[in-house]
Amino acid sequence: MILQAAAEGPLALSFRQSEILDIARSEGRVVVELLAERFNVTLQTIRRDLTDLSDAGLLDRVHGGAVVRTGVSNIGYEERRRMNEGAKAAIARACAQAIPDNCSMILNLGTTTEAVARELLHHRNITVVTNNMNVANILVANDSCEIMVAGGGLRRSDGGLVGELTTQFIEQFKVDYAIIGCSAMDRDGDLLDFDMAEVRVSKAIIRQSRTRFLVTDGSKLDRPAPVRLASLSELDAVFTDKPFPDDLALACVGWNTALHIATPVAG
Amino acid sequence: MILQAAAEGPLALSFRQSEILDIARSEGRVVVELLAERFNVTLQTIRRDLTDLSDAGLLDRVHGGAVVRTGVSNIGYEERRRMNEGAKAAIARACAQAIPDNCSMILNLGTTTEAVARELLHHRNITVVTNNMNVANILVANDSCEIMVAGGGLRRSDGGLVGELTTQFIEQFKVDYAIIGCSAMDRDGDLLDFDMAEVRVSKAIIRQSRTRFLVTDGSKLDRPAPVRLASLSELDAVFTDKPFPDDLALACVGWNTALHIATPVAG
DNA sequence: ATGTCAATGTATATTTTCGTTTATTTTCGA
DNA sequence: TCGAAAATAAACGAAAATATACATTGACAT
Repeated sequence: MILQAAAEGPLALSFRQSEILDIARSEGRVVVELLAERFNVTLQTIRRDLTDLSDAGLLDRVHGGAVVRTGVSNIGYEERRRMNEGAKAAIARACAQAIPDNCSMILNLGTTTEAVARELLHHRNITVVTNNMNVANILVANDSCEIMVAGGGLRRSDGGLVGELTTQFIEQFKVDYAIIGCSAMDRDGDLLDFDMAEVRVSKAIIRQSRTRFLVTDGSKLDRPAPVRLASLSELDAVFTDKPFPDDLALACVGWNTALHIATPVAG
Repeated sequence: MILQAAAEGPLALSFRQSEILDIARSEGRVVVELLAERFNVTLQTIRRDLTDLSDAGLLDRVHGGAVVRTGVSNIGYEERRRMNEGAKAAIARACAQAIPDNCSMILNLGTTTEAVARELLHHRNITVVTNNMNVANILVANDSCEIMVAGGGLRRSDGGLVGELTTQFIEQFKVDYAIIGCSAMDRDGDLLDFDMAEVRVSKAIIRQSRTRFLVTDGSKLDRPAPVRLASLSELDAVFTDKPFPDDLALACVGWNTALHIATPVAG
């Protein structure tokens, strides 16, 4: 899901320009002089970059620098996407390795499931059902993957499709694997999320699949979120980057929930 | 929505090219010089690879390297979109002007309906249902627009969602306006298309709406296409860029189908 | 063998980028 | 309102990156 301003324009940004955009999004604003210093180029070059980005509708130019355009973009999502990138890729790789060719699966919302989608680009003959527009966009690059997009209301913040209709749509499938992400997890092994409508969809996804995988990074543990999605006991395997606390790991053994710790590799 | 180049043949990537693609996808970007070093070939060879990948719509070329494509479209699709761009924008503008704020509508597939979506960016408090991923991507920029994406199988060539499930999804709505595009139209005023599954969806869209608009440019007239979608007689208005032939125009009067001819303006 | 064709290297022409210099505009204090 | 300093825009040239043209190589079918 590309959440870009309406303006048309070739958004072939140079390396430096897209990095400037990243900085702007994480800091809220950028200063010409600091950027020039950081990239070791002249002030003019930075000014040209900022002018281009502003023309492309990605930044708003101000005297001395630029600020992120108010309104359209979703900083929260971008930030979340970048968080823990290496760990997410490792988790995703481990999960994708557990999934064979020639099968069907459902992926739900979350940046970690998007990372899984990227790792599924070379799987052959798979069917992927998803309520995540970004997952669909990623998997378009895999010719050997049939993509079913779940219908529903589009949530701007993250390209998610949620609501009653989405749930109904999911209920028409029965797939081999569910690949689930969640916003938070507590010590009892309960998966938590923020949005009730989204949780209803995720619950349906779990119901409609034979094998259930959770992908989550360590930062989710012990974070609060109001809506309970499921329990680890209902799942077949968890892919994460940091070992669970002993009591939870032990509980997983009791639940027969496999625990896979993936470690990011350099390169 | 990233779309594969379907038209230009089964683009066969070399071993090296697909590896470059992998690197680009996992790193976000590639640098000509580093690739040349890694593969032990000259800079020119890498440049040729990147050009090929860019032509195939898989990467975006930038000075010094390439980045993963972030845009909403691929080459073949882009080309089609540019076709008749001025006329389409004019048609779309006329259509959008006929649509008030505070209403609901369904948009189907086609580049002309996407143009309409662009013209709807400043409408307030509207609900748009669509089976066109590109329409959804465009309207994300309008905060005052609720977007419902119809579920279904994703067609790579144009980001269309089609199939039985899509039809079912559409049938759960009843909206004020249908905005329909079609691939071809014959002299009798029959709207035609190529894909049966797509036509079933479009028929449902017409059924589930109170007022029906067709948006089409003059090039569609007298072109052949196998599947009949509807007749002009079922519609309330047509927005196009060239006057209809006299007999068809007269027939429209009989059917009480309003005919709006939009002329592109400079600027 | 040998002619064809695609892939790659090499040489040259073209384009893009970016620093420098010189206007022009904006900001801000008096 | 004015003027000075800062920021920006515009113009140009050198260097880097790229595209084009052509030669070479090697695989492969005949």
